[in-house]
Amino acid sequence: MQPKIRSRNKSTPSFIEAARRDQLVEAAIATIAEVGYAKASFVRIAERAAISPGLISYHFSTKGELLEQVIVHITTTMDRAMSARAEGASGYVAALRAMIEAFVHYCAGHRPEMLALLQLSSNAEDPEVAKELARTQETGLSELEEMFQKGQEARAFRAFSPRTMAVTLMGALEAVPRELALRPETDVDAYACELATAFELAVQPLPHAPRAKHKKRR
Amino acid sequence: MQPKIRSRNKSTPSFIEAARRDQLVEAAIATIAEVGYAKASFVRIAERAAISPGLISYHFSTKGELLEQVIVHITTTMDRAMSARAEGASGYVAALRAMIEAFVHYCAGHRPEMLALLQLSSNAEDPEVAKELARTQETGLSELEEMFQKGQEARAFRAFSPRTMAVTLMGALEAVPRELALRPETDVDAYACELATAFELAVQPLPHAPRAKHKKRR
Amino acid sequence: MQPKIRSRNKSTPSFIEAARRDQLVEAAIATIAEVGYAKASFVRIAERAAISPGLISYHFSTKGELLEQVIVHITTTMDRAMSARAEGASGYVAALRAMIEAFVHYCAGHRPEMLALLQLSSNAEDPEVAKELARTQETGLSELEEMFQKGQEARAFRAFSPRTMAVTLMGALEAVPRELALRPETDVDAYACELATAFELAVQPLPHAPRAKHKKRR
Amino acid sequence: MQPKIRSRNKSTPSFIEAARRDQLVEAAIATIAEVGYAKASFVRIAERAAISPGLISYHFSTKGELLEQVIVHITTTMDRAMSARAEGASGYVAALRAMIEAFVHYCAGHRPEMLALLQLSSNAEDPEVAKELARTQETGLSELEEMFQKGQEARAFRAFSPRTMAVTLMGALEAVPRELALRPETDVDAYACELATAFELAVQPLPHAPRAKHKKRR
DNA sequence: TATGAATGAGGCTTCATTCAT
DNA sequence: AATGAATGAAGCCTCATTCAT
Repeated sequence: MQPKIRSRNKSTPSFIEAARRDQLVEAAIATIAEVGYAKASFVRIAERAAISPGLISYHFSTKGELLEQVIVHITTTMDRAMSARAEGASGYVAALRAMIEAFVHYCAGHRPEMLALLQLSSNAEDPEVAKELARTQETGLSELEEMFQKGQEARAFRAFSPRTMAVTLMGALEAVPRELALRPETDVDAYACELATAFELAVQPLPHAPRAKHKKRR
Repeated sequence: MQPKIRSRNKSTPSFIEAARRDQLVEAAIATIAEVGYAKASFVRIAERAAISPGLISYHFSTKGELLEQVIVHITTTMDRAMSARAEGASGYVAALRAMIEAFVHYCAGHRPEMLALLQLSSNAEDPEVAKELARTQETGLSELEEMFQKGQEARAFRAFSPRTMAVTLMGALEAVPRELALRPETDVDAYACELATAFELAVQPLPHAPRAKHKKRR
Repeated sequence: MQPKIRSRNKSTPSFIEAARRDQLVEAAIATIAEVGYAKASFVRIAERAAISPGLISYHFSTKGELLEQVIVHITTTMDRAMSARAEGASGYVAALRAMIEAFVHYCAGHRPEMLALLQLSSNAEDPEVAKELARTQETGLSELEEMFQKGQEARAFRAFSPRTMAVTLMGALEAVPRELALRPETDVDAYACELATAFELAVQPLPHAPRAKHKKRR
Repeated sequence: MQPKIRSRNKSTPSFIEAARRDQLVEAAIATIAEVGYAKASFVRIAERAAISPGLISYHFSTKGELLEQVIVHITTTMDRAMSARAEGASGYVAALRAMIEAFVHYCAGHRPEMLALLQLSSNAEDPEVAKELARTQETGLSELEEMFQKGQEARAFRAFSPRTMAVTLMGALEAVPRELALRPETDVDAYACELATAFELAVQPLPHAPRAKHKKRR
């Protein structure tokens, strides 16, 4: 254990350092996706990376840090891909559809990453994982919430609790990798389109009579 | 280890035996809900039940069997409660709403159970857990799928892939316990109503112009 | 735990007491023979006897005591059967043959007992087992030794070390149950006759030139 | 646990690895010989080797594998020594004598090994031990059987069942380590000679009158 | 006498992490 | 930077034995 005080007091991580960390993060992702969180031990991750287990501890002070980086890596990569894809959508409804479809296609194209992320989501006993995960999820939820709210202000969406809808959409999105893992032959385009349509309908302004069974709303 | 070959040849477990098993299942649920699956060791579960760890092995031949019973206990109890609540719904739309609201309220009233179930859902490395879980989940999905399909045949729902919608609803439902755990002060009635409304809208027959189906792309 | 001070200070073990002890000894024999010494736990023995595990501790102060009784039971029974069979043999050679054949036939007729005894012979880590076993074996060896020596004095046998021959015969006899277990279809009569013949030849006085490669003898 | 997938992909175990494995095998032998199979736990073996118990699992994936190696080690070493000694024997009778004497002397020179092997022979509940042991024992028996049969064809031995004689000799040989353990002061040369003589006489062709074969009885 | 639930020690194994090289 | 042997804690499970009933 030395990092943090980078190799020979350079503050910039050496190239090899960065490369190793990436390699290890990727090995961790592949391992978790394949054998599950519980069996993703240092030894197994190291085997896949074709290095020794000790080296993981050299580059990451703790297993929690490695897993944290796994989450960061996956979410960062995903965010980048998603924004690229969802860029030029005009209008809130189109943006929502674009986002959903982009996500589904991303899942289809990055199954191991998404499976690993899923595993980690439910195994947040490690404090560092939990923290990073909470941040990530809260960020994601907030963005959705904000999008819904703005859409409502622009009268593109009907009245509903942005938070509730955000949580619901999040849940529906998290079901995607699982379903793709369970039924790999799923028609991805169709799935994406159906999912987007469902939420489009769920948020669309109502024809005339605004339904309002329930009053208390936050 | 003694049971499995139940005491002598009585097939009826003694009263105390049944009580202990229940107690242990409940202790396991509470422990998993509180500290997470990975840290729910026999020692911790036994501590909560105020018995010695060895006693768990006495009543359950394997950790997998205990966890299996946990799942059975939770899903059985939930199914009973849900059917009781969703009884008198007339029509597919009403039934859908009733089911969703019943689920949300059930989650609110049984937070530890639902959290534990959630944990187990994603930690299925144990074969017995995996088996029981697969059964449960596939049953749940199938029921939803069937409900959607029948609703479509009755023209109560628009045309969509029953499987996709089932998976989506399942995902949205699984998000409920998480949200309730994250924000315990959530207005449950409102949440239930909003969620039901969202899916009601998502499945409702379209006014006239049937929305563009899905153009194969890629 | 009470025995030793027999039930209600009678010094004679009650009838039921004796019956239970016998039953338990027999259950222990059958269990050891079937699943092996290492897996012959109280629970398994009790299962076979259709009683509760606690009852074993009630009748035998310790597992060692039970095993000791197992040995006593087996060897006693065997000795009785053997002497009955080997009675009217006239002459040392005939007596040797009778003894060997009787033993082989006894093994064939009491396979579980002999297997259990064999198991115990090699698992003498328990002090009580070890003691009883040592006594039994030393007794057996001494008897053989004495028989050989007397036969030599009567010029019925050639000169050899009685101890060595006794040990050798003992070893050959112990191989019998193992072979019968391994090849249950073995022709027992043939085996008995062959074995007896081998030792008959090994001890017979030599024609004329007594071979004597080695001098030091004790 | 790490090996099994040997370090990276080197198929050659490192020097230190091999040394440790040898050391552990030897510690296991000594421990079994001293306290018996049942009490030869990892903790005790590790104590003798002055390492931590976990390290045994690091070098041997399972206790069964360690014990298997113990058997392999002992039998290999013994076979080597025996063949070296029994080389230049001319004729079947001489070969038999040489083999028996070589065995006795080997036992005398390697008491712990032979005691350990004896212990393992009768405690074959572990599947890996059982497999290795069955192979070893069946091999040994077959070799003896073959030797006897060829000797009979060459008229060097009288007519008898090769299998029975092989089993008998095996039993007599297995008694050797036990006797040496029980009476360490035994005159080994004398024991070896006596044992060899006994079997020499048991297999020798009969003068003229072929002894009565075996009359079916029962 | 008998039951069988309960305990507590001990067994094997896995693992993150350390450290000499 | 890297290795991989080594440790120590923790996990699950089995068992002889005890004890309230």
